[in-house]
Amino acid sequence: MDELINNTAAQGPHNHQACMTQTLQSAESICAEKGVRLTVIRRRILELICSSHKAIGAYELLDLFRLDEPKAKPVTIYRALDFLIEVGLVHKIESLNAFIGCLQAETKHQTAILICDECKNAYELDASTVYKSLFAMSKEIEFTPASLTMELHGLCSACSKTLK
Amino acid sequence: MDELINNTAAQGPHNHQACMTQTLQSAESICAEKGVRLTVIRRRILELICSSHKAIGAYELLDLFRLDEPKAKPVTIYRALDFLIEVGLVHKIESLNAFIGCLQAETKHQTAILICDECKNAYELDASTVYKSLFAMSKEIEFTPASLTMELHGLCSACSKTLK
DNA sequence: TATACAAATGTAATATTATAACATTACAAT
DNA sequence: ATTGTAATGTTATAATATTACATTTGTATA
Repeated sequence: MDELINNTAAQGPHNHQACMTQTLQSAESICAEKGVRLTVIRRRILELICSSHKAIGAYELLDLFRLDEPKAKPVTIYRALDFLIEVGLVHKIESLNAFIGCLQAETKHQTAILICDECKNAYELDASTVYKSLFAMSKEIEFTPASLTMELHGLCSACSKTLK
Repeated sequence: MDELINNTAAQGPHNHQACMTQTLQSAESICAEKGVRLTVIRRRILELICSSHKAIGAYELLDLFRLDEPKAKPVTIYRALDFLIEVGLVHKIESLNAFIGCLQAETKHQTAILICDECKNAYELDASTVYKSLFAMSKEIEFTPASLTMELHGLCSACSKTLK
């Protein structure tokens, strides 16, 4: 079904134009609510990140951004990324040095990122139970947990079928 | 107790000289068993990594290595790291671009890395239950899991007491 | 023990990722 | 209007990592 929007996992076919529109609208309201400014630059960079569900690097993003703003420098991208990450609209994938848009920025979430090593599509999976148990385990050994990075590499449904 | 060796977590005080000796001996036998060569360079770099339980960067490592081998180049470090990681003697901490020695390289393990953001000490926690549950969750949505990166930032016991 | 093959290392250059420092402009509250 | 803060512009450089190719070392076996 081609019209299905599946924000939970961004798996499979969906109306990506609608998906993006919704993500950007949601970003607007989140920023408004938090009293922070989603400037033209920041909005554009979020838009570029969300133009696919593939993890994208800062310099790839710069190349795209430069189609409109040829004089842009790396720091512009990194500043926008810092902002977007801070607000929770974007996640950094540490194991790839790349970035994805967050489709559930409105919900306080504890997620694992699933990364397809074939197509680079990445999406988030709610992992609150896993967070709980890991936080509990760490407290048992007197570690005070603050933040958790969880990145699961593998193959998405589509790619594992293709490669079979 | 100052003589206690705690390989499970490397927490608290322990006889670090003994800890290192044991880790290196264990590395020797693991390499012998696998039929791979723990050369002088590789052994030395492992030794440098294991000289503390703090995460160490490649270029810090290079600086240390150069005390003996002033002409060494970055690629020497990265090659040794690639080898040591491949064999399972070293782990990369993706969220820090830094490396730690593995104290349980003999055991096939599924671990989370706990990183103290204050002192940079990092140690591994067995997280096989968490692996299982996350792998299971991912399979439910037809994702084929391959490898999991889990890095928990926070404060170790000692540092959280100090900062109180 | 010669020799030949693969693995490891040497060497130089460069790619990729990210930040620092300081000047200027835009915004928003008074 | 003015002023203070946040955002952006601009230049430079720091930090992390890899490629490519030459040479050496180790090891199996002819």
